[in-house]
Amino acid sequence: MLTHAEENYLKVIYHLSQTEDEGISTNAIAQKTDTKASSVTDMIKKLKEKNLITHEKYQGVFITKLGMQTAKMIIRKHRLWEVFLVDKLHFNWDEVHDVAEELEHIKSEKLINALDAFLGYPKEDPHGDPIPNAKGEIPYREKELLTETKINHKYMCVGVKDTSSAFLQYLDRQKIALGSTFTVLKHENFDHSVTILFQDNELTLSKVVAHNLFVKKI
Amino acid sequence: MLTHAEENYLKVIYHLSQTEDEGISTNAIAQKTDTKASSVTDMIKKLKEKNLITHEKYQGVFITKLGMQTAKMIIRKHRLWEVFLVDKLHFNWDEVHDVAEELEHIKSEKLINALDAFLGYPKEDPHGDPIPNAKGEIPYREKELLTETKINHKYMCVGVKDTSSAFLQYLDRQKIALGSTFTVLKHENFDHSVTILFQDNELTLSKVVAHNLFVKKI
DNA sequence: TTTTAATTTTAGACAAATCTAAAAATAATT
DNA sequence: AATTATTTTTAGATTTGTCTAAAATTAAAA
Repeated sequence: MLTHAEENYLKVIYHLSQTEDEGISTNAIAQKTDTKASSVTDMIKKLKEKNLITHEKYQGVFITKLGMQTAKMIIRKHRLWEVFLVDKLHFNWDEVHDVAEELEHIKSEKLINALDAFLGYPKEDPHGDPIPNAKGEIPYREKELLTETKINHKYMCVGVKDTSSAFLQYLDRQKIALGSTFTVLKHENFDHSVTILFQDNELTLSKVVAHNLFVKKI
Repeated sequence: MLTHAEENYLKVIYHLSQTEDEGISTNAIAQKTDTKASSVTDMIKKLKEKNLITHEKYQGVFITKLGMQTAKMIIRKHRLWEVFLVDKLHFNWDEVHDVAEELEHIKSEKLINALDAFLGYPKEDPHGDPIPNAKGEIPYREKELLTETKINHKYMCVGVKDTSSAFLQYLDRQKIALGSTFTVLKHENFDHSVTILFQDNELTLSKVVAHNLFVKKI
């Protein structure tokens, strides 16, 4: 049985492992968990003891099969609770993260599987992130960043990379939501902004925005 | 902001205060929280510091107005989550307690009020216990123990005093649920068992059972 | 009412999760 | 390659919540 702290560290290590082939550094973990490197070193010992990660002194951390499976179950809970908050309790997509961060630690397999069924086995959370199923399988979805699209093609918005309130509220103001469709008109070389035709209006999105928006060709 | 442990102690003190006019003893709290008296003494200092209880050395604990209000908000959360688990996720009434014990500590007023609305502002949890509203007001309901009923009168089952799985499953086996109606036929002087006419059958309930069943004359 | 019993508190210890400051190891730079 | 800088670990401390054992207080009984 893992503590809340152990679960939080494991989740961070899992996410860092997604885009990192070498060992995850103590500092990288400290930065994501908002703690000091020395605290991370302590926690590494505990997670290693429980066979969730491997680690050699000064060498960085690797997540194990067991660690990945465990992390995916935590992420499953987090994302299902997010769907509950948005679909059933009518939270906005920028309000769900902190509460889900607490709810993800509730320990009951029966609860989470009943919740999954109640929500109709959703494939994605409100930010377009995939929800692992009860076995830990993650539905794969074709997607690319708006910065990497081709002009004059139609795309659908399918996810966000940045899930901060600030970014999500910005999208709300632009009336962009998951499922929105548009045509890419131009990639500006100078500042890497992207101009799209969306709801009969031309809309220019900065590089920062375009680089945090996942889309899919339709 | 209270810790989980502080909330658990406060809830126990609140419940003990309901049937106790004098100060709550350290031992009584220790027994309910499944800890040792010395641990309770430590926690008393913390709750006193936060003005949730009053306490003089060796004299027992009294809950304050603030303590009662705070406790009722925790109980509100516990009971609303129980309703969610039974009504929406189809848990049985004997399966909800432990999960609700975890869920009651989630800190979000918006969440709990949205949940309340989603559930249709229920007045009672699955065991017939009243749910405090957002202001902390508790709907009063007429009720008495089956042991204190009059013969030849009709009653409805409206709550249980004991919420243990064992007792609830016993009631399930007898087909007794909240809302069940019956006529009291006899109070046995010898063993204080109660015989009722329920669904055209005579059913004798032991003193232990009768003393844990809340009913209301209809 | 004095002695015995029970309760409550204090004192000191421990595990979990964190920190700061210093030491050790690795990486980067002349 | 030697020096400097960065990263990581260790050592020791702190807070929270718990414990055991002993001391202090109150309650009960002879």
